[in-house]
Amino acid sequence: MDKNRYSITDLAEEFQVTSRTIRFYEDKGMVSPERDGLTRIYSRSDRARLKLILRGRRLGFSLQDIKKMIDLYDPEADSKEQLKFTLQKCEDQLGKLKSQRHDIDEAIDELETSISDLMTHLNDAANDGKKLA
DNA sequence: TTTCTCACA
DNA sequence: TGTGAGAA
Repeated sequence: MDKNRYSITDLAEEFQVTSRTIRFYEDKGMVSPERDGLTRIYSRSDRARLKLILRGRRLGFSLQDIKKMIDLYDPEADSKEQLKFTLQKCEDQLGKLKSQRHDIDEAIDELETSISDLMTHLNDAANDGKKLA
């Protein structure tokens, strides 16, 4: 326990993603594990980065944006600028999600109205049938 | 088991 | 933003 070395399958299992996905993120330059020959060896900080990537993904950020945000972890990064960038992206994303929620609420209202109207018409049609019989 | 690469949605 | 398959 308390090891600083993780295999790709360790992390894949822990975070419920496929090893393909982890290599995909590496391809995008979002994680850069050590190598033992060809085999990837992930450290605690690689693991932390992966965790941040996945959190960003849950929040709906693009991989490109996530990459810029977590480059906070790089030494010598201009952390004030990075924090500003992250803050701005969070505000943008919050706005997008709220806007989407608004659209969804409107769609739900319309559907409920439609369903209610349709049921009324169905009942009317049924009653007309009884009168004519 | 893990890797790489190419194709594909 | 990922996945599948083939080959090593």
